[in-house]
Amino acid sequence: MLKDFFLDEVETAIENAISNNKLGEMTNYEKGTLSVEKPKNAEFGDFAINVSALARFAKFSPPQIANEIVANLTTKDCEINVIGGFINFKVGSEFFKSLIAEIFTEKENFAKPKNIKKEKILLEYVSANPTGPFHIGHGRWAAMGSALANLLKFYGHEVTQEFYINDAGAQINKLGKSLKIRIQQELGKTADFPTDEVERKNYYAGEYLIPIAKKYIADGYQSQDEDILADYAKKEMLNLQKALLKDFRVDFDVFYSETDLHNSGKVETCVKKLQDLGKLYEQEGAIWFKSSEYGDDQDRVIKKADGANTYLTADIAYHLDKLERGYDRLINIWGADHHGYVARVKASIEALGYNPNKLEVLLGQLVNLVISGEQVRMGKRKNMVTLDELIEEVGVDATRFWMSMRNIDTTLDFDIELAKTSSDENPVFYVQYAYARACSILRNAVTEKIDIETGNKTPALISEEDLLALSQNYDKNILAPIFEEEETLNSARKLMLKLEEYKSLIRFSVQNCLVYTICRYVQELATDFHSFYTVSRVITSDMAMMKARLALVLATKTVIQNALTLIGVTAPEKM
RNA sequence: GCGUUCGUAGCUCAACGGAUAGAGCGUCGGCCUCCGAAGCCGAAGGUUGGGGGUUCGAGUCCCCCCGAGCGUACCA
Repeated sequence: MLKDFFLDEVETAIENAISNNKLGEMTNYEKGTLSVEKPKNAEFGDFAINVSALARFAKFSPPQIANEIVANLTTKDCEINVIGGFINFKVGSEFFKSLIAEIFTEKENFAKPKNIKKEKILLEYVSANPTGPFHIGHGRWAAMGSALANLLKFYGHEVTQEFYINDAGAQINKLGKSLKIRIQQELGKTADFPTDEVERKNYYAGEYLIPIAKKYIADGYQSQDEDILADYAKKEMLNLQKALLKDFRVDFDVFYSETDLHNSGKVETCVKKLQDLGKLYEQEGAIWFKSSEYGDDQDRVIKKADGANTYLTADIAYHLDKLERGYDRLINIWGADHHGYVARVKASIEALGYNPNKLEVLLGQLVNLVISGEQVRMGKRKNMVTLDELIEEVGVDATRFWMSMRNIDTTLDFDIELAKTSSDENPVFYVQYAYARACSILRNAVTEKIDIETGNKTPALISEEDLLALSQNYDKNILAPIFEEEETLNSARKLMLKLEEYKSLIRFSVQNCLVYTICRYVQELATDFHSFYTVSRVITSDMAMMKARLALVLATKTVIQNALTLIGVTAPEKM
């Protein structure tokens, strides 16, 4: 990518200048102190490198250093200027011609790096209890997690998407008890949840169990045994969750059951392992894990006084199992309400002899629903909106985009009304509109015109074959007219630079496990395309110019589509 | 109390330790006989919660306050 290219050029020039003894002392200089950025003012250039950081090595002033480096630069097809300590580069037309060629050749693989060290990554997210429907917070993890998986895979990594089913423990008893009441109600018997608030907390009183109760009866089951009911309910809930995930374009490779983990004996094996390593001790009838030896605030109970394992115990065993399955990296997306667990799980990983840095936990802040301009805090039962209700209301595209568009460590305000509007207030529609507009231009270019009043037909300005050939047999010189028209050149350059930026965007996003950056990018790309469109008439009798601009439209269409695919949003040809 | 994530324009958010802190929405003002005006262009709008410090340079790093969310179980 161009960023790397200019950095290489400058670093080479620095080495040359040093060997010619033109850069002062430079005694402790090491490569890697410089970076490429975007000039604050576009008139300065397209890329900038600030060499001020070299001042302390060279003992020269930044402008002197910059000028000395420029004197040693051999970069072609490029305007270079120095302002203060900044070396600015303005890219020439050949770079752009090659860029469009690259997009046409690579298509959906544009920006995929060629030689990376492939990592085996386990990405765990959502991991909900099978005791109720997903709430909107789960939607955030689902959207972000699947987008991150798409991104890491695109980059060339091997990614397993895993859902840990929390189907063990006291909550499951609650589920069985609750279903029993619903079934009895369906059978016309008098049964209801306790009215006492404290008592009621031992039940799931939500109406979502009613259809499951109906189905249980319709399936011809008789048993009122709470364990059997619990088992039935959790299977049904899980199926509902799986169906919703599919509709939401979230594709898990593995659903890992906590119950299976227990039944397989892996939990006990793990406890024994910790025991053998001397990481456990007994106190007040419980077994404790010395997690404080590994950075945790305090030790944690592994086995309660009643002999039962804690939730943490299973989680430790689960992460050990992940490690034993041979992954290079474990990435978890957890809600911020679980952040206290990070230190303990990492402590367990270290205690078991693995590198705790193999586990990266992305802590996500929660989601607030905004209805009529008012924040409705998640978790307040009466106002809880389920994910399927939200999707039904605003659609998959808008939900996925909104859930992905903010940095994971800021609480997300999900404004339902805004997400529903088809206007400029809604970034999803703004981006999709740009895509549809590009498609429309391409359609019009190959469609004959009929004058409604006279009935006269005007043939299409370009044949479908010729349009196809633009990208399939791309000739660099097709782009030339773009650079010959002063008044539209700026918007076209801006658009092409944004297309080029996709490469550094992908790398940056992968390195930092970010997804919102893609949402931002695709909005910016849409903006640059709209601007280009406004000043540049694409379909025109000037055949050379039309082909040049059509090539840009085609390239833009490709990149918008690629970016939207990563975040799981559709790119509609018409709206 | 302790831990943790935050505090940036009226609102929602950006900004690898680097140039005059940027976008979108909202507000105000322009642009359609022509490819989708669901669009474009422009303007106003800021002491980056406050105070110290480190640095050639701090919204960013460190310390102290103030404010908010989330944790702080032998629950899951």
